[in-house]
Amino acid sequence: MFDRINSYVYNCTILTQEEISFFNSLLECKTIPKKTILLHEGEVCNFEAFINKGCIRSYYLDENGFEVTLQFAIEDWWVSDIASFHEHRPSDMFIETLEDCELLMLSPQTKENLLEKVPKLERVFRLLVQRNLSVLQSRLFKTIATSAQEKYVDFITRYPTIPQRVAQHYIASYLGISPEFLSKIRTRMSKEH
Amino acid sequence: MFDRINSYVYNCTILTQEEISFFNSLLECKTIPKKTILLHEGEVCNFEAFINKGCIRSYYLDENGFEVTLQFAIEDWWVSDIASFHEHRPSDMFIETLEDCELLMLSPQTKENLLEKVPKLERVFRLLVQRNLSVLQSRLFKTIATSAQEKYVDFITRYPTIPQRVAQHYIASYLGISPEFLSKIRTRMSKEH
DNA sequence: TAATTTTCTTGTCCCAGTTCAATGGACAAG
DNA sequence: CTTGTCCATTGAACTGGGACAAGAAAATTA
Repeated sequence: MFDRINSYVYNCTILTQEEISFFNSLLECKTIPKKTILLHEGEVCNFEAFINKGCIRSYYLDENGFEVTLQFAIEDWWVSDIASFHEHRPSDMFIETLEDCELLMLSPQTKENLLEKVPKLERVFRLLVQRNLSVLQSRLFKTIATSAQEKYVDFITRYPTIPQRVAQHYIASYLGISPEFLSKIRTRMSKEH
Repeated sequence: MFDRINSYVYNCTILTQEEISFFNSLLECKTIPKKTILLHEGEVCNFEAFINKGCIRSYYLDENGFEVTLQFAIEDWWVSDIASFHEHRPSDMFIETLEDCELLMLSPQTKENLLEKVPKLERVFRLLVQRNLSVLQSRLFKTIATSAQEKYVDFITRYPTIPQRVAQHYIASYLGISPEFLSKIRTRMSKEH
């Protein structure tokens, strides 16, 4: 149950056996069916969820119903709207399961409690946010500076298991292109080889 | 000298007089002429700089020499490559002064020392990264989902003082459009009113 | 002040990517 | 087995924004 998350934490900091047990005891494990919306735009996000099993995406929706996928998350990833979670502000994104999921969840109060008792975990969460930031920076750069095909190749190289798990139009919405055009890119690429 | 930064910190947490003095004593104040590159791609970023006076931009450069401006920063903002700074990794961005600047700078060792002695400042820096993340998320969304004109209007609304201080082609490179097209948008908008 | 460099504008042409169909699978439900 | 729903594909017509070139204006420098 806690193997994945404990080995994740172990990569960032080293805890004693008691600290690990305490940490694990605060996590709430939830099983959630696919196509469930975990967070609606306008709600305050009250969880940080570690994915033990399953696949989730977060996305924005503009006034015309156009979706932009911010992130896909699979096993060993965290999902949350960090700003909403920490500042108790209404979120402007949606978070939705794409597969049946098993999640380990942390509420704001529990997290505060946890960090107070086990300050070494500060580092884990700081690294998490920093990596998020740095991934997002390079993604913004690529979104602006490269062609749709380059972005697609970059995506399947960086996240090779995701395309097998999620519908293609979600990937298009992650790349910022229309589903039709992604389809054209794919046929073009398969002809080239 | 320390008025700006102290009032910045005061918005996030409250320090004692001694803590403030200690904090200030660790900051290295530097005066830097305009058009100076503070960080080159490939270097490890060894500073977090608070801008007391002046204007700075950070940007990426692709293999064809195409620039994407990641951020403009003016008084009361911090500038750094956070990932490079914390993980001592070579950076993939440039940071450059656009005006003569007065900066308060922190090195990685000093920051560590500081956070150890004044843990309350953890909060200040965590909020900084979180806000960065959340601004970047909404920028990515707009980059993908809105037209060049909308992005421009959004930019001048959100950062009304920046256009008066930086060259227009830098703004184009922030918006992810060509300088010529930005110029066309501007003439189009001025004709409309 | 003039000279030089940098930045901004304007016009023309062009292409990557969109929009809007129409078609055909794959799957689930009755 | 059939019907409906959701997706991926394909094609035709269209458009936002890019590339290039040439000139005007502004900012630096001498």
